[in-house]
Amino acid sequence: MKHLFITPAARFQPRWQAAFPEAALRGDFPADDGTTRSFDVVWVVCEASQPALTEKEMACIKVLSAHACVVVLSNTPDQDEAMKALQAGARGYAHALSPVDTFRQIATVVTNAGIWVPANLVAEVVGNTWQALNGDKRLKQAMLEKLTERERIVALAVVKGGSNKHIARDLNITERTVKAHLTSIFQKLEITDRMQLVLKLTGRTEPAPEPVSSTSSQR
Amino acid sequence: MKHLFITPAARFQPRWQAAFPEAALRGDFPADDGTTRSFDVVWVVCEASQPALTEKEMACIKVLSAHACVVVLSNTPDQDEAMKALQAGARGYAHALSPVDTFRQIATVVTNAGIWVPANLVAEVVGNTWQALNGDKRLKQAMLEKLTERERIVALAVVKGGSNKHIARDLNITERTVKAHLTSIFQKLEITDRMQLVLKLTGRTEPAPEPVSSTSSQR
DNA sequence: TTATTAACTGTACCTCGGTCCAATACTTTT
DNA sequence: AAAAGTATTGGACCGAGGTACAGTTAATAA
Repeated sequence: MKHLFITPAARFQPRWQAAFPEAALRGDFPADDGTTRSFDVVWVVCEASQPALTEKEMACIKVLSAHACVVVLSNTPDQDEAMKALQAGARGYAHALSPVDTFRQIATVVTNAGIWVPANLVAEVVGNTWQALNGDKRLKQAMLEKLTERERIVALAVVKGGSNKHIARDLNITERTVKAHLTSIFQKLEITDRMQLVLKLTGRTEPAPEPVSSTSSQR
Repeated sequence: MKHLFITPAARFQPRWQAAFPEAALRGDFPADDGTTRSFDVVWVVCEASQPALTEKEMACIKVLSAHACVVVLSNTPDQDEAMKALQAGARGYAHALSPVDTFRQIATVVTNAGIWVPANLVAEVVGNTWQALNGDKRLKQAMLEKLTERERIVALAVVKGGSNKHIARDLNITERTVKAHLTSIFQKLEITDRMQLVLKLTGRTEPAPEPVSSTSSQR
């Protein structure tokens, strides 16, 4: 099992030396020249660039991930960066100062086709995104099902930003009829105007900066 | 390492017997009576209930995950179900008919604090959600940065569904001033009315049912 | 000092959205 | 046959949203 660490500045006595004494070390991202092909796990250390991972770093990770398991280590871990790392193809994301045992665990996990992410981040990421994507979707669906076929069409047209006049043209009916449908829609959904309609159906009840109470957390 | 399999109908000769000959077996979800406390890994087999995981199943998984690593096995794996499983607290999600080696891999991963999800699902899930959450977030940010401080406040108030009058009261200015800010906002963002504002800032340009071309995929 | 910009306000005017008063035609349920 | 729901339309009415034209203050850059 061959390990490679990529870190721009190995200032402090790194812990991974203890975990993988035989690991190779590089100070810069390698070109795609095949010099990294022989490694099984590539550890990439992020030096706290302000906007998390840069485009360039993500591109490098993508290349590396084609031939090895990439694990991103960060000094300032956060959900955003974790998502980026995984999206770029990394199979793991952890704190750069994790204990030695954790490093070995991570190696085991990623080389066995697993994903390693701190448990608290998983809860947040999955919780947030699932709610955002599917939780609202259900509510929307439920609301649309209260409407008649015609009303549904009108409602969706409104949500896309159409004016009454525009919708009338599209459906080959008078503006008056569109208004009638809307009045009915507002009644059924217990709202007062089209504004509330789009807010309800686009699901943005709140910007929700609340981080969601994470469940477990080890490491 | 003690394993427990929960499956409503063990019709076919299950593969996990080969993987873990000493594993225990149950036909139903256990009550929270402590009978499952001694197990390290609990494998839950989903029998293709139509709307993926049910609320009840998710609740059971949540309870189990407090004391053991839960892995959900599905006969019809999909992204939606995977998200639900992880959200409920499962640490793994895989095909019920995975090869024996994979079962052992998964056990290794989850007992080492890893998450196991089929690679192709990871790409889709992470790709989708990251784009949905942060791709738009950037655009929004970019747009808001075009505005002055005051305009930003007004814009966000509008997005929350506030009327001009309401916003005026909140900010202790006249309705006329709110209108002035809005006129400026519309100009800068090249839109015509508040409707387009909320559509732009809530990001829902399209429902985007495109599944995103998944990257790698092993196993 | 002058020019510029952000923030703020006033009056008038027009359009759009939404409601209240109807009414007609068609389909399905009772 | 009667009742109820859906889809359609008309006219009148009013408030909210938006624009055009016009103006004051304060801070900041030139």
